[in-house]
Amino acid sequence: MHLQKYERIPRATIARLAVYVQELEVMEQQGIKVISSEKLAWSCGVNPSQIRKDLAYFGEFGVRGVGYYVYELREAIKQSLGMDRTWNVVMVGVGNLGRALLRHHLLRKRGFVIVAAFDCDPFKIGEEIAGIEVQCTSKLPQSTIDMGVEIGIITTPPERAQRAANYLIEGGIKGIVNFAPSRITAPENVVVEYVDFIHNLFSVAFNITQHQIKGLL
Amino acid sequence: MHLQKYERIPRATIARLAVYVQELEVMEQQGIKVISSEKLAWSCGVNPSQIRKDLAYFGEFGVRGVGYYVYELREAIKQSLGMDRTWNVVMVGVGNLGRALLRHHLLRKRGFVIVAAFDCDPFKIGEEIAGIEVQCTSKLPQSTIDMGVEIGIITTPPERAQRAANYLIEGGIKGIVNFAPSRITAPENVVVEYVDFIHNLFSVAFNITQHQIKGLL
DNA sequence: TGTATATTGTTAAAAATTTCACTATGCACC
DNA sequence: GGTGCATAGTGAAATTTTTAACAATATACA
Repeated sequence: MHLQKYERIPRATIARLAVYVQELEVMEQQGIKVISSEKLAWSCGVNPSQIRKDLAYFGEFGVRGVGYYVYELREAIKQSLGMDRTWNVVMVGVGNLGRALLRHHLLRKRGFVIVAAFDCDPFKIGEEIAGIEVQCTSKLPQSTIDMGVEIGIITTPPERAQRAANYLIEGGIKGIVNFAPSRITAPENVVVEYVDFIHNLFSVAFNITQHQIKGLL
Repeated sequence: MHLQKYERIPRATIARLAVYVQELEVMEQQGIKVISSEKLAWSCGVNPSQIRKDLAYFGEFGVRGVGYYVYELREAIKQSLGMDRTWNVVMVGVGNLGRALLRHHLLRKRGFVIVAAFDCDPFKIGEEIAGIEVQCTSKLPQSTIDMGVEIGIITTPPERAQRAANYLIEGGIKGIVNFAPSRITAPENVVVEYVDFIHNLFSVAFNITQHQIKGLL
């Protein structure tokens, strides 16, 4: 029997679990009912043990000798990750990226509902994007408190990211996803996550170079 | 003296080095000429030893008893990472996210020049975004070969990501950054990197929940 | 020129993560 | 019901990554 463990769960595990859900959904659409850790691992590009280990943090979801029931596993992971609820999100900074995210229906599909957007540019205030009216950033703290928002997305230019974060913190936000390429400081009880896809481009660029060097040896 | 090592460099190191560059640039703008690993670590949110270790993969860039010269270090890292050159990039899939990336001037600033954009939607073909005309995807392989493109960005819907990847591979691309939430398969010699910021939102959501659970105990 | 101080580069230890190997168990078929 | 096969769960081993500790060395100043 599985006992609830209070081990710290690796961040990488969380990221992988989200990938598993993604691939399980594809399989479900293809009508696949049962999947083994080996096959799932193959399509997620990881090791089968890794999958079993990752799942073991949360419980026992499979049937020995059989595999995992696709639907059940997907639901179990979603529940474990808190993917089975919706989260109210606000956005600070309505530039190109912000607009794209506001229009990104996958966010809502995944349970992240952007309930308000803020910008300090008077030309942008009042503009409506994907059904959301851009408001003045000064209104942010009160709004987030009123609407019970838990997550803030920062899509400002880097030099304004900290200020955006301060507003969010003042508004009692619990977590921040910062798309601006700059570090921010926040109190211990606020979860901060950084997203910078330029890093991924560098990673690819670097690996291309390495590949070529290795090829020469 | 530093001997060139042919150790495998952790992916995490590469990501951190990009962050160091980012923070060093901020410091340079503030007129800071010399920085210690401790202070840089503080502003990057990492451990000082980590910084020294990361740098040690590439050489010796500091002065004992003094620290690192900001400008020199930045340049050294950029060179080590291949950030000192430009890379020609093509994009497949011109949706919301694609458009945002096309207009994202930070990409160009960082040396990633989007030289062409492709989509299979006839309504999008011919449209011009940020000075780039959207072309039919069927033209992709020949174009990338002709233009010597090395990196491809996939911003299609997930179900079309593999097809996009196939075109890119056919076009002799060396690396792919896949923004679509689906795994793709590519030959060994093609570097693939996945970007999915929804994972980051999940990570924040999960950590918020965990925080709250921990708070209750 | 010597000494104190600061801080890097580097080696060793610790911690975290991944992979392996094996045990347990469920199902299908005889 | 028993036997063989497939595959999950799990503890241990291997590997990787991070952190700590310290030796080397540059600067400042007596």
